[in-house]
Amino acid sequence: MAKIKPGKNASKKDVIIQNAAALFKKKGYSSASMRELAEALGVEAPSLYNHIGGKSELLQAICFKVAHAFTAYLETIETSAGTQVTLLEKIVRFHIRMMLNNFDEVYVANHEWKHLKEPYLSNFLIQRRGYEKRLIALVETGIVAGAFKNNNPCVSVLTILSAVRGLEFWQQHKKNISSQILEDDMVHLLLNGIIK
Amino acid sequence: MAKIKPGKNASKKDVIIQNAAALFKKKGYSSASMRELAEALGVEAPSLYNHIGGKSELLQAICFKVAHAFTAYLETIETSAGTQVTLLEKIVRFHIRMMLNNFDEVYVANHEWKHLKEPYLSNFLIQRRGYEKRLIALVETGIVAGAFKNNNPCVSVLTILSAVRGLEFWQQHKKNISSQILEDDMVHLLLNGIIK
DNA sequence: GTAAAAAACTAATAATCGTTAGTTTTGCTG
DNA sequence: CAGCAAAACTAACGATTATTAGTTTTTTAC
Repeated sequence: MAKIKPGKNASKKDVIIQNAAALFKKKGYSSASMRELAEALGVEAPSLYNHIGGKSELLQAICFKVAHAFTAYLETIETSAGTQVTLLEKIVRFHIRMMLNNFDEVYVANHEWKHLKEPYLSNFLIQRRGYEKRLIALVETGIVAGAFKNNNPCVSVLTILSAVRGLEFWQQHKKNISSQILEDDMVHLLLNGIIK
Repeated sequence: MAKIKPGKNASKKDVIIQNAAALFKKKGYSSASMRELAEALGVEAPSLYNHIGGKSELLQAICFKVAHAFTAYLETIETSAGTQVTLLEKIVRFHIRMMLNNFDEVYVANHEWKHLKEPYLSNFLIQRRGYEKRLIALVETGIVAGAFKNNNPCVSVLTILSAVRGLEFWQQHKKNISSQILEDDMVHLLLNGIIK
């Protein structure tokens, strides 16, 4: 027994959460069972409860970890120098890399947040809405500064966020196209639609 | 009893499917129960089985109805005249309108197809992949014709499809922005990133 | 080495699920 | 109004679920 091995910088709980993200991505939160998760970890289901509070806690951990990563990066951007164009490009590139490097967790946060329990659900949505608003504010500033076209900034931001989110379809094309080309082409495509 | 009322052009089965789409969208396929669906229709759960074969059949009907709608439209486009720019614009506008007018079903097809059973799952994915390939071919033709920038056509198509798919976030903003502005701005934003 | 703590196990519970069987009611047709 | 089919109902089954209780094993600390 004692099969759950913590990683270098990961506690046993972190290992469980990471496996949960992979499982939730594959089967969806509701269809994923604690028994399956346990099996992936080489353990019986009740053993998990020595380390976590319950299934819903796993989803909370995943969703808020992702939300925090994006919010934290946005804060460093907001307090850094640069034109709105370079700032927006940095954000887009961060989204793309998060999608490629933390696929399981980002995917789950994007698709399964709906199954969060209150008050976590409301909290998550508020945080998400706040993030969007700060991005929209950045685009508005860029429009006033004459850097961006005078499109509706809400449309611009949601289009960009959606396009980046769609990178989930690229797990299958990954073999055909390098990450660098993908990132550059997508940044180019999105920004040329918005830059004046 | 006899509560399930067919609509003008909708059989009783169609009514059930429509309600199922709304429920699957709200709760996800796995979390949605047949008892909930029955309640929404003012009926007990076993009564549903007089009209449908089972829960999975409902998901199949929704997913393939949506897939067929997109494929059918693409066929009319492929056999119609026009520059690649105008053809692509028509397709984008069709996607946007499908998203706005058939939100429940398109949302479910986009999010819950993973729970299709074989062989429907494989069928759906093949159909979807074929649709993407035909769109990519259209963009490639446009590149050769000098109408589109020489970006990777896969990246362009998947970016466009993803951006349009993100319209699901607009159900909440609908009040603030008219459908027409939304459609025009998004088309403008996406095409200007790709048109030479 | 031995005691204590951590973490695994087995067994079981209560709830919910999709679905089936069998019965009763509804609504149409003559 | 009688008869029949469509469609509703009640009751229940078997499977699966997250989780708890209680016990045993493993690891840690001295």
